[in-house]
Amino acid sequence: MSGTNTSVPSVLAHELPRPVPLDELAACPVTEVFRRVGDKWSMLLVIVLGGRPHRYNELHRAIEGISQRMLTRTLRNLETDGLVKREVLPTVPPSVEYSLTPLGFSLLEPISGLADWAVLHAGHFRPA
Amino acid sequence: MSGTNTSVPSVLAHELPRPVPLDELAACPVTEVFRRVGDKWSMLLVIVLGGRPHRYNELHRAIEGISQRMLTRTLRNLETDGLVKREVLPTVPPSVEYSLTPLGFSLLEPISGLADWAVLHAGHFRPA
DNA sequence: CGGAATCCCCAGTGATACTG
DNA sequence: CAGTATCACTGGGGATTCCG
Repeated sequence: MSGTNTSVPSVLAHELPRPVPLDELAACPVTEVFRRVGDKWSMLLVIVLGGRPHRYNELHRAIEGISQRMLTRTLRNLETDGLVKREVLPTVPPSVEYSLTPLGFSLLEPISGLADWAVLHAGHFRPA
Repeated sequence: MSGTNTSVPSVLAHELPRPVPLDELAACPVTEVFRRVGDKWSMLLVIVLGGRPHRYNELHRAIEGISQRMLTRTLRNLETDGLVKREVLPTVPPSVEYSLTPLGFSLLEPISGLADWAVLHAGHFRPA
């Protein structure tokens, strides 16, 4: 696997000597990750959960624009990908708490970078 | 505008004292940015252009999975958002060169962070 | 409270063909 | 070479309803 496509890491190190076997780009980890957390809500959810663990309806309220369906779906995806931990607390009215896993927290950092950029250049963007 | 929602910057500074006026989250710059460059190709394009300026077909070949339609569309979007500069060179067969603007380069950094993360944890992810 | 199930729509995306 | 134009599809995503 040393000769296939494991040398993609330097994607951003502006290193494109040759055409780059494109089948590799398709399987490129970057593309992969974007396909997983690049949707409308995932990153936002990670950011919110990065603050503190939240319960279901708490998240629903915190993000507001999101539908129950999408909230659940996104949470499940993130959970499947090992980014979010779902914990059912055996209280009388069942309460569920969602929190970031270590992996989730590690993702929080780069995402934060992006979020910071977003906040910083929010104005410079397109007026319309 | 000092009292409305310009104080969102600390999204990731785990600062959620109160419910957070959610209408603000909807208009949250982070969400905005994700809506713009969070699609399937934008970030990838930024990464590639971050290496060097590319011509149209060069990009088409570099990414491969992308269709002409999407390549053009995405480039136009990025151009509109001021992230990419389109330069027509008056050569006999017309050649067009795409490059990142300063704003585009500034975005490249946080994206790189994400890409690095992607490469790093590509394995830890969900196999299926 | 914390979901699952269902229905439905349309924006994002691809394939193909054509053009200056 | 660097696109534009059409058509068609899929699945992302919302609204609503039902369940333990």
